[in-house]
Amino acid sequence: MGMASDLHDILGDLVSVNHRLTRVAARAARGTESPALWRTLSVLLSTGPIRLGELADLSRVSQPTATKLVGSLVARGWIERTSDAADARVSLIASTPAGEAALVAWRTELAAALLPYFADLPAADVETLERAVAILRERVEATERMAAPHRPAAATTVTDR
Amino acid sequence: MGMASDLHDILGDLVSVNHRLTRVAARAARGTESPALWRTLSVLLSTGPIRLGELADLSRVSQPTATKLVGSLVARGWIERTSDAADARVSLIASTPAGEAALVAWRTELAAALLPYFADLPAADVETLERAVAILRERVEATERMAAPHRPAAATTVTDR
DNA sequence: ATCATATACATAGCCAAGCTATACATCCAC
DNA sequence: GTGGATGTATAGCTTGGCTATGTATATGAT
Repeated sequence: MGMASDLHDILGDLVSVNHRLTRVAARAARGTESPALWRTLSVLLSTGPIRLGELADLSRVSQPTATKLVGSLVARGWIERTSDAADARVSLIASTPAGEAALVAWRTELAAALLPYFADLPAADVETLERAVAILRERVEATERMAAPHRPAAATTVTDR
Repeated sequence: MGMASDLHDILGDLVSVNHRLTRVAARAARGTESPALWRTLSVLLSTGPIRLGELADLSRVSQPTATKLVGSLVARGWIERTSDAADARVSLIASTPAGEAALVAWRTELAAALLPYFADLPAADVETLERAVAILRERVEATERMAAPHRPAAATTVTDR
């Protein structure tokens, strides 16, 4: 089986192939593009309502970039800001049902567009991809936890972490 | 333990985790950023000298975008254009030794920056990632072949990395 | 209580990377 | 040699990213 390249090389290859796959995906899902918005929305969905600074940290973007993205998402009706009674400087940002629906629709469309390229994958390879995605997600989420060390026990919602 | 999500869902998750990983990588390798340039250079390395239109197709970007990227890379001395005697409209674009060195350096730095996040991965997971990268690369390259159907037998084939 | 500092976000202004539309140059068929 | 096809370049726009800085609120020391 695997010929034990070392992890260092594998990570380099991973990033490289990721960039290329990103382009394939971007072109496959023409018109429906704006990865940054989907990423932001996705973070909001997984965290529940949070303040802007936290969102920036979790999304790994600067605070001003987060401000821009939030503006776009609000304009589309995909998220909402509600003022925080306890601190007038901040507002809590949360996805709306419309936002969640839009995200699901995008993911569906994107996957459908990529499907033809992967349609004839052997079952074993499908399973490998599935496990790899799980591994990567776990690591990425670990770094996000590091990035936002002390989340104030945010509002009512679950915040599964 | 294949949970047997279907391929459609796996692809959606893959793209999603890719976007997040891209942000992690971008922030980990601060300063050294310009993924598009590296992607372009990487394509050139794997194909040998090609004309601009082919490069655009293989990189999955528009022709004007390729023009811009090529300009930047030439300015950095990482690629060279040599005029094609047979067709005055085009020039052949090829990476320079400096470009190849820069690419290797970037990949090294990037992988090093990501390494801490993955340092404690079990060997089995490392192998899973390795195989997943191989699978993805194969599929991505298949789409690239589709994107640029009839390439004139391009010189030396250097391994993509 | 007041004032100073720290915090949270917004604004300004820049740049890169992507796009479409279009112009220009060259090739090829006739 | 002219006319349409082809290959790049240019123009002009949008978005997403950044740093630096401004502004409002909170907080802590006195």
